[in-house]
Amino acid sequence: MLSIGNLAKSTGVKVPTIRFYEQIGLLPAPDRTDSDRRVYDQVAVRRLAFIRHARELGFALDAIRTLLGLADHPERDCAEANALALEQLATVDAKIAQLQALRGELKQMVDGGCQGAAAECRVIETLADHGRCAAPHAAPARHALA
Amino acid sequence: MLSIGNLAKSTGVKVPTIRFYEQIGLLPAPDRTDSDRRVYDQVAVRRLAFIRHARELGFALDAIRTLLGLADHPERDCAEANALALEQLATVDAKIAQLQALRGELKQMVDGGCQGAAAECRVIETLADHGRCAAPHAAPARHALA
DNA sequence: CTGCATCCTCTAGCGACTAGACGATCAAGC
DNA sequence: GCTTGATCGTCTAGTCGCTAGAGGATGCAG
Repeated sequence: MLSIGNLAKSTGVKVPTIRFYEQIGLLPAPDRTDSDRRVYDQVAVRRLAFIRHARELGFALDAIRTLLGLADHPERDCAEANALALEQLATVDAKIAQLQALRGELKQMVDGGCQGAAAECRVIETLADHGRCAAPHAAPARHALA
Repeated sequence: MLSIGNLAKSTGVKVPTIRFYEQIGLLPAPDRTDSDRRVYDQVAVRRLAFIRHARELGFALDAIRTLLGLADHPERDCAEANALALEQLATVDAKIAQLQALRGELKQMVDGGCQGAAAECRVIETLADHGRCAAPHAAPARHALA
């Protein structure tokens, strides 16, 4: 039996995040002590570890909800889990490709060098004039970059 | 002289996004017609193209604000622009490395195959048991994935 | 018994938009 | 001149996955 703080420690998920997961229904509301504190068992630890691992792999919370549903009902068909994983793989692949294209242009920009006044700054020039780009690049997907 | 819709068409930036950029001070408030419609000139087109290009390269709006400031004052030192570009390159590199590690584990998971019941689903098993991971992986940076 | 860590709930904020409601205005066709 | 539909205006609220902070109650160690 663990307090929320100890659950946090043993899973590496922060306390407010655990409460947030409970709020959105990813984690079931746990039992409480007389003084209203949450008390967790080992089942909760496993469930939260599952969530954390899936998040590390980049699954969206909605996808995780589905995966948890499947994990909870082992008699169901796992085709959906497979589909989600494949989709996630495709997303990651696309993002890597995107970022590599980006990296190429950034590198070129930085390598152009730039000393002294901004008037002759290669970085600023490059940004101002998309026509100079070696290759066309689309906008990265939303949230693909910090 | 362009309406906001035509500015949007000629830069590829959506109308609400243009208004948003004006609201946060990235674009100056343009002149208006008698009926309060925004009117843009070629300077606005160039400025918005600059912003769009920088966004495509993954620069944050705050960084873009700085870059625009430098572009507006060509007599200033461009060291800051260079630093921002280098920082951005490092960020992209880190993200690529992160995603490739992720991809590896996802691939392994998907290749494990998975037919029939969720009870024997390799995807779900893998998620449930982090200990099986070939390599350790940290959580991706916030917003690194959709 | 006195601190201080931890817990509780609640609201608001982040980045970079996007969506929708609601009303005014414009341009084109009849 | 009139109608119709696209475009424009403002405003608020929603997205995602948390994170931060206020303000108060409880638990535990010295």
